[in-house]
Amino acid sequence: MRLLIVEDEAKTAAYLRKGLQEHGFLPDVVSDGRDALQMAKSGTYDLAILDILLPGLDGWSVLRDLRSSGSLLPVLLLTALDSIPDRVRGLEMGADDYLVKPFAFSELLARIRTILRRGSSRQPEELSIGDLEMNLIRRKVLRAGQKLDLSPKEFALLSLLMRRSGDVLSRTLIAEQVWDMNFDSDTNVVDVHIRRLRSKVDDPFEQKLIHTVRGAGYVLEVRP
Amino acid sequence: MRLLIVEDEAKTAAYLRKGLQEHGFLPDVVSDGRDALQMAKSGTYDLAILDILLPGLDGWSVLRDLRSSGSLLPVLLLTALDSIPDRVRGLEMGADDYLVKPFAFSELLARIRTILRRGSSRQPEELSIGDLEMNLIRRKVLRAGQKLDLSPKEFALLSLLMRRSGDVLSRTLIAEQVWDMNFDSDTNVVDVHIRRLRSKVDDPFEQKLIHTVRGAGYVLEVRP
DNA sequence: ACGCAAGATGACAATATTGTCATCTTGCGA
DNA sequence: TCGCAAGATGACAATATTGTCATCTTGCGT
Repeated sequence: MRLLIVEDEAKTAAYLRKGLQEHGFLPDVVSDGRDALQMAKSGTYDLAILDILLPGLDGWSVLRDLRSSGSLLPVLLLTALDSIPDRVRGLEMGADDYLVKPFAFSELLARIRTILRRGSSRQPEELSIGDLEMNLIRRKVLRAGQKLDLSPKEFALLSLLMRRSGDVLSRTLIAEQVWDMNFDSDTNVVDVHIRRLRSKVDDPFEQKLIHTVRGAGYVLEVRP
Repeated sequence: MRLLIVEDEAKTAAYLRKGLQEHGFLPDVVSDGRDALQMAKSGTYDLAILDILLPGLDGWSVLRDLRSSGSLLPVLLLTALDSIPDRVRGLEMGADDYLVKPFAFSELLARIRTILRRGSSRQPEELSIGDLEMNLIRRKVLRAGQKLDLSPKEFALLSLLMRRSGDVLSRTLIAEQVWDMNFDSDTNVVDVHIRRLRSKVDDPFEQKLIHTVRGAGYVLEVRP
Protein backbone atom coordinates (compact mmCIF):
# COMPACT_ATOMS: atom_id res chain seq x y z
CA MET A 1 0.00 0.00 0.00
CA ARG A 2 1.39 3.34 -1.04
CA LEU A 3 1.02 6.15 1.44
CA LEU A 4 1.68 9.82 0.97
CA ILE A 5 2.92 11.48 4.14
CA VAL A 6 2.55 15.23 4.08
CA GLU A 7 4.43 16.51 7.09
CA ASP A 8 6.71 19.47 7.55
CA GLU A 9 8.25 18.60 10.88
CA ALA A 10 11.31 16.50 10.03
CA LYS A 11 11.36 14.42 13.16
CA THR A 12 7.71 13.38 12.94
CA ALA A 13 8.06 12.69 9.24
CA ALA A 14 11.01 10.37 9.78
CA TYR A 15 9.21 8.60 12.60
CA LEU A 16 6.13 8.02 10.49
CA ARG A 17 8.08 6.87 7.49
CA LYS A 18 10.09 4.36 9.44
CA GLY A 19 7.18 2.99 11.46
CA LEU A 20 4.91 2.60 8.46
CA GLN A 21 7.61 0.97 6.40
CA GLU A 22 8.07 -1.62 9.12
CA HIS A 23 4.41 -2.42 8.86
CA GLY A 24 4.55 -3.15 5.17
CA PHE A 25 3.50 0.18 3.71
CA LEU A 26 5.33 2.10 1.01
CA PRO A 27 5.45 5.67 2.25
CA ASP A 28 6.66 8.76 0.45
CA VAL A 29 7.26 11.91 2.41
CA VAL A 30 6.72 15.45 1.21
CA SER A 31 6.75 18.60 3.27
CA ASP A 32 5.48 21.32 0.96
CA GLY A 33 1.77 21.75 0.43
CA ARG A 34 2.01 22.49 -3.27
CA ASP A 35 4.14 19.42 -3.97
CA ALA A 36 1.78 17.39 -1.83
CA LEU A 37 -1.20 18.40 -3.91
CA GLN A 38 0.49 17.48 -7.13
CA MET A 39 1.57 14.10 -5.82
CA ALA A 40 -1.80 13.39 -4.29
CA LYS A 41 -3.43 14.03 -7.64
CA SER A 42 -1.07 11.70 -9.45
CA GLY A 43 -3.31 8.79 -8.55
CA THR A 44 -0.50 6.57 -7.34
CA TYR A 45 -1.33 6.56 -3.64
CA ASP A 46 -3.82 4.60 -1.61
CA LEU A 47 -4.00 7.04 1.26
CA ALA A 48 -2.57 10.37 2.38
CA ILE A 49 -1.61 11.35 5.91
CA LEU A 50 -1.93 15.06 5.90
CA ASP A 51 -0.69 17.64 8.38
CA ILE A 52 -2.40 21.01 8.39
CA LEU A 53 0.42 23.36 9.24
CA LEU A 54 2.54 23.30 6.11
CA PRO A 55 4.69 25.67 4.09
CA GLY A 56 3.52 26.60 0.61
CA LEU A 57 -0.11 25.64 0.93
CA ASP A 58 -1.80 24.60 4.15
CA GLY A 59 -3.48 21.27 4.69
CA TRP A 60 -6.99 22.73 4.45
CA SER A 61 -6.22 24.04 0.99
CA VAL A 62 -4.62 20.80 -0.10
CA LEU A 63 -7.68 18.86 0.99
CA ARG A 64 -10.14 21.31 -0.53
CA ASP A 65 -8.35 21.40 -3.84
CA LEU A 66 -8.04 17.64 -3.91
CA ARG A 67 -11.74 17.08 -3.31
CA SER A 68 -12.91 19.78 -5.65
CA SER A 69 -10.85 18.26 -8.41
CA GLY A 70 -12.82 15.08 -7.87
CA SER A 71 -10.12 13.02 -6.20
CA LEU A 72 -11.39 10.35 -3.86
CA LEU A 73 -8.00 9.65 -2.29
CA PRO A 74 -8.56 8.74 1.35
CA VAL A 75 -7.08 11.38 3.63
CA LEU A 76 -6.26 11.11 7.31
CA LEU A 77 -5.63 14.46 8.91
CA LEU A 78 -2.89 14.28 11.54
CA THR A 79 -2.38 17.55 13.28
CA ALA A 80 -1.72 19.39 16.48
CA LEU A 81 -4.89 21.42 16.00
CA ASP A 82 -7.17 19.80 18.52
CA SER A 83 -10.17 22.07 18.82
CA ILE A 84 -13.59 20.69 18.06
CA PRO A 85 -14.26 23.23 15.28
CA ASP A 86 -11.06 22.20 13.55
CA ARG A 87 -11.94 18.52 13.79
CA VAL A 88 -15.39 19.12 12.41
CA ARG A 89 -14.04 21.30 9.65
CA GLY A 90 -11.54 18.66 8.60
CA LEU A 91 -14.08 15.89 8.47
CA GLU A 92 -16.64 18.02 6.67
CA MET A 93 -14.12 19.02 4.07
CA GLY A 94 -13.87 15.40 3.13
CA ALA A 95 -11.16 13.92 5.33
CA ASP A 96 -11.70 10.29 6.23
CA ASP A 97 -10.37 10.60 9.74
CA TYR A 98 -8.85 13.16 12.04
CA LEU A 99 -6.24 12.25 14.60
CA VAL A 100 -4.71 14.71 17.03
CA LYS A 101 -1.02 14.97 17.86
CA PRO A 102 0.52 13.73 20.00
CA PHE A 103 -0.77 10.35 18.89
CA ALA A 104 -0.04 6.70 19.61
CA PHE A 105 1.49 4.99 16.63
CA SER A 106 -0.66 1.92 17.17
CA GLU A 107 -3.81 3.98 16.98
CA LEU A 108 -2.65 5.68 13.79
CA LEU A 109 -1.97 2.29 12.31
CA ALA A 110 -5.37 0.97 13.33
CA ARG A 111 -7.06 4.01 11.83
CA ILE A 112 -5.15 3.71 8.58
CA ARG A 113 -6.15 0.08 8.33
CA THR A 114 -9.75 0.95 9.05
CA ILE A 115 -9.83 3.46 6.24
CA LEU A 116 -8.17 1.11 3.79
CA ARG A 117 -10.37 -1.79 4.76
CA ARG A 118 -13.41 0.29 4.09
CA GLY A 119 -12.11 1.34 0.72
CA SER A 120 -11.99 -2.16 -0.62
CA SER A 121 -15.12 -3.64 0.87
CA ARG A 122 -17.55 -1.34 -0.82
CA GLN A 123 -20.17 -2.38 -3.25
CA PRO A 124 -18.36 -2.32 -6.56
CA GLU A 125 -19.60 -0.40 -9.54
CA GLU A 126 -17.11 -2.27 -11.68
CA LEU A 127 -17.92 -5.90 -12.14
CA SER A 128 -15.90 -8.52 -13.91
CA ILE A 129 -16.06 -12.24 -14.53
CA GLY A 130 -13.40 -13.85 -16.66
CA ASP A 131 -12.72 -11.51 -19.54
CA LEU A 132 -16.10 -9.87 -19.24
CA GLU A 133 -16.09 -6.47 -17.59
CA MET A 134 -18.87 -4.06 -16.99
CA ASN A 135 -19.13 -0.63 -15.53
CA LEU A 136 -22.54 0.03 -14.05
CA ILE A 137 -22.08 3.77 -13.96
CA ARG A 138 -20.64 4.41 -17.37
CA ARG A 139 -22.92 1.76 -18.78
CA LYS A 140 -20.07 0.15 -20.70
CA VAL A 141 -19.48 -3.54 -21.28
CA LEU A 142 -16.30 -5.16 -22.56
CA ARG A 143 -15.62 -8.75 -23.46
CA ALA A 144 -12.00 -9.61 -24.15
CA GLY A 145 -11.36 -5.89 -24.44
CA GLN A 146 -14.00 -5.42 -27.14
CA LYS A 147 -16.87 -3.09 -26.53
CA LEU A 148 -20.29 -4.71 -26.54
CA ASP A 149 -23.37 -2.80 -27.49
CA LEU A 150 -26.30 -3.84 -25.31
CA SER A 151 -29.88 -2.70 -25.27
CA PRO A 152 -31.23 -1.39 -21.97
CA LYS A 153 -32.94 -4.67 -21.10
CA GLU A 154 -29.90 -6.67 -22.03
CA PHE A 155 -27.78 -4.44 -19.86
CA ALA A 156 -30.11 -4.81 -16.90
CA LEU A 157 -30.20 -8.56 -17.34
CA LEU A 158 -26.45 -8.88 -17.60
CA SER A 159 -25.86 -6.69 -14.60
CA LEU A 160 -28.13 -8.90 -12.54
CA LEU A 161 -26.32 -12.01 -13.70
CA MET A 162 -22.97 -10.44 -12.93
CA ARG A 163 -23.90 -9.06 -9.54
CA ARG A 164 -24.97 -12.54 -8.56
CA SER A 165 -22.55 -14.53 -10.62
CA GLY A 166 -22.23 -18.10 -9.50
CA ASP A 167 -25.83 -18.14 -8.30
CA VAL A 168 -28.44 -19.92 -10.35
CA LEU A 169 -31.19 -17.40 -10.95
CA SER A 170 -34.69 -18.60 -11.68
CA ARG A 171 -36.71 -17.08 -14.47
CA THR A 172 -39.13 -15.83 -11.86
CA LEU A 173 -36.40 -14.06 -9.95
CA ILE A 174 -35.01 -12.58 -13.12
CA ALA A 175 -38.42 -11.43 -14.22
CA GLU A 176 -39.03 -9.76 -10.88
CA GLN A 177 -35.70 -8.00 -10.88
CA VAL A 178 -35.38 -6.97 -14.49
CA TRP A 179 -39.01 -6.39 -15.38
CA ASP A 180 -40.01 -5.62 -11.81
CA MET A 181 -43.29 -7.35 -12.23
CA ASN A 182 -44.74 -10.37 -10.55
CA PHE A 183 -44.73 -13.03 -13.04
CA ASP A 184 -47.43 -15.02 -14.79
CA SER A 185 -45.06 -17.57 -16.14
CA ASP A 186 -46.87 -18.08 -19.44
CA THR A 187 -44.30 -16.08 -21.34
CA ASN A 188 -40.74 -16.69 -22.35
CA VAL A 189 -39.40 -13.15 -22.33
CA VAL A 190 -36.57 -14.19 -20.11
CA ASP A 191 -35.54 -16.97 -22.45
CA VAL A 192 -35.65 -14.64 -25.38
CA HIS A 193 -33.60 -11.99 -23.70
CA ILE A 194 -31.09 -14.54 -22.53
CA ARG A 195 -30.80 -15.58 -26.15
CA ARG A 196 -30.19 -12.01 -27.27
CA LEU A 197 -27.66 -11.52 -24.55
CA ARG A 198 -25.87 -14.72 -25.45
CA SER A 199 -25.70 -13.71 -29.08
CA LYS A 200 -23.65 -10.70 -28.04
CA VAL A 201 -21.82 -11.92 -24.94
CA ASP A 202 -21.14 -15.56 -25.70
CA ASP A 203 -21.71 -16.46 -29.34
CA PRO A 204 -18.64 -14.65 -30.69
CA PHE A 205 -16.37 -16.25 -28.09
CA GLU A 206 -15.04 -19.69 -27.35
CA GLN A 207 -15.47 -19.55 -23.58
CA LYS A 208 -19.15 -19.43 -22.67
CA LEU A 209 -20.20 -17.58 -19.54
CA ILE A 210 -23.99 -17.81 -19.50
CA HIS A 211 -25.07 -21.31 -18.63
CA THR A 212 -28.46 -22.96 -18.46
CA VAL A 213 -29.37 -25.01 -15.45
CA ARG A 214 -32.14 -27.20 -16.64
CA GLY A 215 -35.27 -26.91 -14.55
CA ALA A 216 -33.77 -24.13 -12.46
CA GLY A 217 -32.67 -21.10 -14.41
CA TYR A 218 -29.44 -19.45 -15.56
CA VAL A 219 -25.99 -18.81 -14.09
CA LEU A 220 -23.17 -16.60 -15.15
CA GLU A 221 -19.81 -18.15 -14.36
CA VAL A 222 -16.49 -19.31 -15.75
CA ARG A 223 -16.50 -23.03 -16.37
CA PRO A 224 -13.49 -25.19 -17.15
CA MET B 1 -30.77 7.62 7.34
CA ARG B 2 -31.61 5.04 9.96
CA LEU B 3 -29.29 4.84 12.92
CA LEU B 4 -29.15 2.24 15.64
CA ILE B 5 -28.06 3.69 18.96
CA VAL B 6 -26.85 1.06 21.40
CA GLU B 7 -26.45 2.81 24.71
CA ASP B 8 -27.29 1.74 28.21
CA GLU B 9 -27.02 5.05 29.97
CA ALA B 10 -30.46 6.60 29.67
CA LYS B 11 -29.37 10.21 29.71
CA THR B 12 -26.80 9.83 26.96
CA ALA B 13 -29.20 7.75 24.92
CA ALA B 14 -31.87 10.43 25.09
CA TYR B 15 -29.38 13.14 24.23
CA LEU B 16 -28.16 11.24 21.20
CA ARG B 17 -31.60 10.40 19.99
CA LYS B 18 -32.83 13.94 20.22
CA GLY B 19 -29.76 15.52 18.66
CA LEU B 20 -29.61 13.11 15.78
CA GLN B 21 -33.29 13.42 15.10
CA GLU B 22 -32.87 17.16 14.81
CA HIS B 23 -30.26 16.58 12.17
CA GLY B 24 -32.49 14.52 9.99
CA PHE B 25 -31.60 11.03 11.08
CA LEU B 26 -34.02 8.33 12.14
CA PRO B 27 -32.56 6.87 15.30
CA ASP B 28 -33.73 3.84 17.26
CA VAL B 29 -32.37 3.29 20.73
CA VAL B 30 -31.69 -0.02 22.38
CA SER B 31 -29.83 -0.67 25.60
CA ASP B 32 -29.36 -4.40 25.75
CA GLY B 33 -26.49 -6.02 23.81
CA ARG B 34 -28.46 -9.04 22.71
CA ASP B 35 -31.32 -6.96 21.36
CA ALA B 36 -28.80 -4.71 19.69
CA LEU B 37 -27.22 -7.60 17.82
CA GLN B 38 -30.52 -8.82 16.55
CA MET B 39 -31.56 -5.38 15.36
CA ALA B 40 -28.20 -4.69 13.80
CA LYS B 41 -28.50 -7.88 11.80
CA SER B 42 -31.96 -6.98 10.56
CA GLY B 43 -30.43 -4.97 7.75
CA THR B 44 -32.62 -1.95 8.26
CA TYR B 45 -29.97 0.42 9.57
CA ASP B 46 -27.37 2.51 7.83
CA LEU B 47 -25.08 2.87 10.82
CA ALA B 48 -24.81 1.80 14.44
CA ILE B 49 -23.47 3.87 17.32
CA LEU B 50 -22.28 1.31 19.78
CA ASP B 51 -21.32 1.67 23.41
CA ILE B 52 -19.08 -0.99 24.88
CA LEU B 53 -20.33 -1.24 28.42
CA LEU B 54 -23.72 -2.87 28.06
CA PRO B 55 -25.94 -5.30 29.89
CA GLY B 56 -26.59 -8.65 28.26
CA LEU B 57 -23.72 -8.74 25.84
CA ASP B 58 -20.93 -6.20 25.74
CA GLY B 59 -20.09 -4.04 22.75
CA TRP B 60 -17.02 -6.07 21.81
CA SER B 61 -19.12 -9.16 21.49
CA VAL B 62 -21.82 -7.39 19.55
CA LEU B 63 -19.24 -6.11 17.10
CA ARG B 64 -17.42 -9.42 16.79
CA ASP B 65 -20.60 -11.37 16.22
CA LEU B 66 -21.85 -8.83 13.71
CA ARG B 67 -18.67 -8.96 11.67
CA SER B 68 -18.28 -12.70 11.83
CA SER B 69 -21.79 -13.08 10.52
CA GLY B 70 -20.72 -11.08 7.47
CA SER B 71 -22.53 -7.86 8.22
CA LEU B 72 -20.94 -4.74 6.77
CA LEU B 73 -23.07 -2.37 8.84
CA PRO B 74 -20.91 0.65 9.65
CA VAL B 75 -20.24 0.87 13.38
CA LEU B 76 -19.04 3.84 15.36
CA LEU B 77 -17.84 2.90 18.83
CA LEU B 78 -18.71 5.56 21.37
CA THR B 79 -17.39 4.75 24.78
CA ALA B 80 -15.77 5.96 27.94
CA LEU B 81 -12.92 3.48 27.49
CA ASP B 82 -10.16 5.75 26.34
CA SER B 83 -6.99 3.70 26.52
CA ILE B 84 -4.96 3.22 23.37
CA PRO B 85 -5.25 -0.59 23.49
CA ASP B 86 -9.03 -0.33 23.64
CA ARG B 87 -9.11 2.04 20.70
CA VAL B 88 -6.88 -0.20 18.64
CA ARG B 89 -8.88 -3.25 19.58
CA GLY B 90 -12.13 -1.61 18.55
CA LEU B 91 -10.85 -0.51 15.18
CA GLU B 92 -9.19 -3.82 14.48
CA MET B 93 -12.35 -5.69 15.29
CA GLY B 94 -13.97 -3.87 12.43
CA ALA B 95 -15.38 -0.66 13.85
CA ASP B 96 -15.40 2.22 11.39
CA ASP B 97 -14.53 4.82 13.98
CA TYR B 98 -13.90 5.13 17.69
CA LEU B 99 -14.90 8.19 19.63
CA VAL B 100 -14.22 8.67 23.32
CA LYS B 101 -16.72 10.03 25.84
CA PRO B 102 -17.13 12.76 26.78
CA PHE B 103 -17.55 13.88 23.20
CA ALA B 104 -18.69 16.98 21.34
CA PHE B 105 -21.93 16.41 19.51
CA SER B 106 -20.66 18.28 16.47
CA GLU B 107 -17.69 15.96 16.18
CA LEU B 108 -19.89 12.90 16.50
CA LEU B 109 -22.08 14.27 13.76
CA ALA B 110 -19.12 15.00 11.50
CA ARG B 111 -17.76 11.50 12.05
CA ILE B 112 -21.11 9.90 11.32
CA ARG B 113 -21.36 11.88 8.11
CA THR B 114 -17.84 10.88 7.16
CA ILE B 115 -18.64 7.22 7.54
CA LEU B 116 -21.90 7.50 5.63
CA ARG B 117 -20.30 9.55 2.88
CA ARG B 118 -17.80 6.76 2.35
CA GLY B 119 -20.57 4.30 2.13
CA SER B 120 -22.29 5.73 -0.84
CA SER B 121 -20.08 8.30 -2.45
CA ARG B 122 -16.92 6.53 -3.34
CA GLN B 123 -18.27 7.36 -6.77
CA PRO B 124 -21.66 8.58 -5.94
CA GLU B 125 -24.22 6.27 -7.42
CA GLU B 126 -26.97 8.30 -5.78
CA LEU B 127 -27.29 11.87 -6.97
CA SER B 128 -29.76 14.49 -5.91
CA ILE B 129 -30.47 18.14 -6.56
CA GLY B 130 -33.45 19.74 -4.94
CA ASP B 131 -36.27 17.23 -5.07
CA LEU B 132 -34.74 15.42 -8.01
CA GLU B 133 -33.03 12.17 -7.15
CA MET B 134 -31.41 9.63 -9.35
CA ASN B 135 -29.79 6.30 -8.78
CA LEU B 136 -27.21 5.53 -11.41
CA ILE B 137 -27.06 1.85 -10.62
CA ARG B 138 -30.72 1.04 -10.35
CA ARG B 139 -31.41 3.43 -13.20
CA LYS B 140 -34.24 5.08 -11.33
CA VAL B 141 -35.16 8.74 -11.32
CA LEU B 142 -37.54 10.46 -8.92
CA ARG B 143 -38.82 14.02 -8.90
CA ALA B 144 -40.75 15.05 -5.79
CA GLY B 145 -41.04 11.37 -4.98
CA GLN B 146 -42.63 10.53 -8.32
CA LYS B 147 -40.95 8.06 -10.61
CA LEU B 148 -39.86 9.46 -13.96
CA ASP B 149 -39.58 7.27 -16.98
CA LEU B 150 -36.59 8.32 -19.07
CA SER B 151 -35.24 6.95 -22.30
CA PRO B 152 -31.61 5.82 -22.33
CA LYS B 153 -30.36 9.04 -23.91
CA GLU B 154 -32.40 11.16 -21.58
CA PHE B 155 -31.01 9.25 -18.66
CA ALA B 156 -27.44 9.70 -19.85
CA LEU B 157 -28.01 13.38 -20.42
CA LEU B 158 -29.58 13.93 -17.04
CA SER B 159 -26.85 12.02 -15.26
CA LEU B 160 -24.25 14.24 -16.89
CA LEU B 161 -26.14 17.35 -15.86
CA MET B 162 -26.49 16.06 -12.31
CA ARG B 163 -22.93 14.90 -11.91
CA ARG B 164 -21.83 18.36 -12.88
CA SER B 165 -24.70 20.33 -11.49
CA GLY B 166 -23.97 24.00 -11.12
CA ASP B 167 -21.58 23.92 -14.09
CA VAL B 168 -22.70 25.36 -17.37
CA LEU B 169 -22.17 22.63 -19.94
CA SER B 170 -21.70 23.56 -23.56
CA ARG B 171 -23.52 21.69 -26.29
CA THR B 172 -20.18 20.50 -27.54
CA LEU B 173 -19.22 19.07 -24.19
CA ILE B 174 -22.60 17.43 -23.82
CA ALA B 175 -22.39 15.98 -27.30
CA GLU B 176 -18.98 14.55 -26.57
CA GLN B 177 -20.03 13.03 -23.28
CA VAL B 178 -23.46 11.73 -24.13
CA TRP B 179 -22.99 10.83 -27.77
CA ASP B 180 -19.27 10.30 -27.38
CA MET B 181 -18.60 11.75 -30.77
CA ASN B 182 -16.72 14.82 -31.83
CA PHE B 183 -19.19 17.24 -32.95
CA ASP B 184 -20.02 18.87 -36.27
CA SER B 185 -22.21 21.48 -34.74
CA ASP B 186 -24.73 21.62 -37.59
CA THR B 187 -27.26 19.65 -35.64
CA ASN B 188 -29.47 20.39 -32.70
CA VAL B 189 -29.72 16.96 -31.13
CA VAL B 190 -28.70 18.37 -27.81
CA ASP B 191 -31.40 21.02 -27.91
CA VAL B 192 -33.98 18.45 -28.80
CA HIS B 193 -32.98 16.08 -26.07
CA ILE B 194 -32.88 18.88 -23.55
CA ARG B 195 -36.42 19.62 -24.62
CA ARG B 196 -37.50 16.02 -24.11
CA LEU B 197 -35.80 15.92 -20.76
CA ARG B 198 -37.44 19.16 -19.70
CA SER B 199 -40.82 17.88 -20.68
CA LYS B 200 -40.41 15.10 -18.14
CA VAL B 201 -38.23 16.66 -15.48
CA ASP B 202 -39.35 20.28 -15.41
CA ASP B 203 -42.61 20.84 -17.27
CA PRO B 204 -44.83 19.14 -14.70
CA PHE B 205 -43.27 21.07 -11.83
CA GLU B 206 -43.20 24.62 -10.63
CA GLN B 207 -39.53 24.77 -9.73
CA LYS B 208 -37.40 24.46 -12.85
CA LEU B 209 -34.01 22.81 -12.61
CA ILE B 210 -32.69 22.83 -16.17
CA HIS B 211 -31.67 26.31 -17.19
CA THR B 212 -30.45 27.75 -20.46
CA VAL B 213 -27.42 29.98 -20.45
CA ARG B 214 -27.68 31.88 -23.65
CA GLY B 215 -24.63 31.55 -25.82
CA ALA B 216 -23.04 29.05 -23.44
CA GLY B 217 -25.09 25.95 -22.82
CA TYR B 218 -27.19 24.42 -20.06
CA VAL B 219 -26.98 24.11 -16.29
CA LEU B 220 -28.83 21.99 -13.80
CA GLU B 221 -29.34 23.81 -10.52
CA VAL B 222 -31.82 25.07 -7.98
CA ARG B 223 -32.61 28.73 -8.54
CA PRO B 224 -34.50 30.98 -6.17
C1' DA C 1 -33.81 -45.77 -28.41
C1' DC C 2 -38.06 -43.09 -27.55
C1' DG C 3 -40.91 -39.55 -26.09
C1' DC C 4 -41.60 -35.56 -23.73
C1' DA C 5 -40.80 -31.53 -21.41
C1' DA C 6 -37.49 -27.72 -21.12
C1' DG C 7 -35.13 -24.76 -23.59
C1' DA C 8 -33.35 -22.38 -28.00
C1' DT C 9 -34.24 -19.79 -31.89
C1' DG C 10 -36.11 -17.12 -35.84
C1' DA C 11 -39.62 -14.15 -37.35
C1' DC C 12 -43.05 -10.64 -36.74
C1' DA C 13 -45.67 -6.85 -35.13
C1' DA C 14 -46.24 -3.24 -31.73
C1' DT C 15 -43.76 0.33 -29.45
C1' DA C 16 -40.26 3.38 -28.21
C1' DT C 17 -36.25 5.92 -29.26
C1' DT C 18 -33.57 9.01 -31.94
C1' DG C 19 -31.97 12.40 -35.24
C1' DT C 20 -33.36 15.90 -38.59
C1' DC C 21 -35.82 19.60 -40.26
C1' DA C 22 -38.97 23.46 -40.62
C1' DT C 23 -41.05 26.79 -38.00
C1' DC C 24 -42.10 29.54 -34.03
C1' DT C 25 -40.33 32.40 -29.76
C1' DT C 26 -37.44 35.06 -27.21
C1' DG C 27 -33.58 37.75 -25.47
C1' DC C 28 -30.44 41.17 -26.48
C1' DG C 29 -27.53 44.55 -28.90
C1' DA C 30 -27.73 48.43 -32.06
C1' DT D 1 -38.07 49.49 -30.77
C1' DC D 2 -36.40 46.53 -34.44
C1' DG D 3 -34.03 42.79 -36.30
C1' DC D 4 -31.43 38.95 -35.76
C1' DA D 5 -29.31 35.16 -33.86
C1' DA D 6 -30.00 31.69 -30.27
C1' DG D 7 -33.02 28.70 -28.61
C1' DA D 8 -37.66 26.12 -28.28
C1' DT D 9 -40.86 23.17 -30.19
C1' DG D 10 -43.73 20.06 -33.04
C1' DA D 11 -43.76 16.72 -36.54
C1' DC D 12 -41.81 13.03 -39.22
C1' DA D 13 -39.19 9.22 -40.78
C1' DA D 14 -35.58 5.91 -39.82
C1' DT D 15 -34.08 2.73 -36.36
C1' DA D 16 -33.94 0.02 -32.37
C1' DT D 17 -36.12 -2.36 -28.73
C1' DT D 18 -39.35 -5.49 -26.87
C1' DG D 19 -42.73 -9.09 -26.23
C1' DT D 20 -45.18 -12.93 -28.37
C1' DC D 21 -45.65 -16.90 -30.94
C1' DA D 22 -44.63 -20.94 -33.68
C1' DT D 23 -41.27 -24.15 -34.46
C1' DC D 24 -36.98 -26.55 -33.86
C1' DT D 25 -33.40 -28.89 -30.60
C1' DT D 26 -31.76 -31.11 -26.77
C1' DG D 27 -31.31 -33.44 -22.40
C1' DC D 28 -33.07 -36.88 -19.59
C1' DG D 29 -35.92 -40.48 -17.52
C1' DT D 30 -37.87 -44.80 -18.82
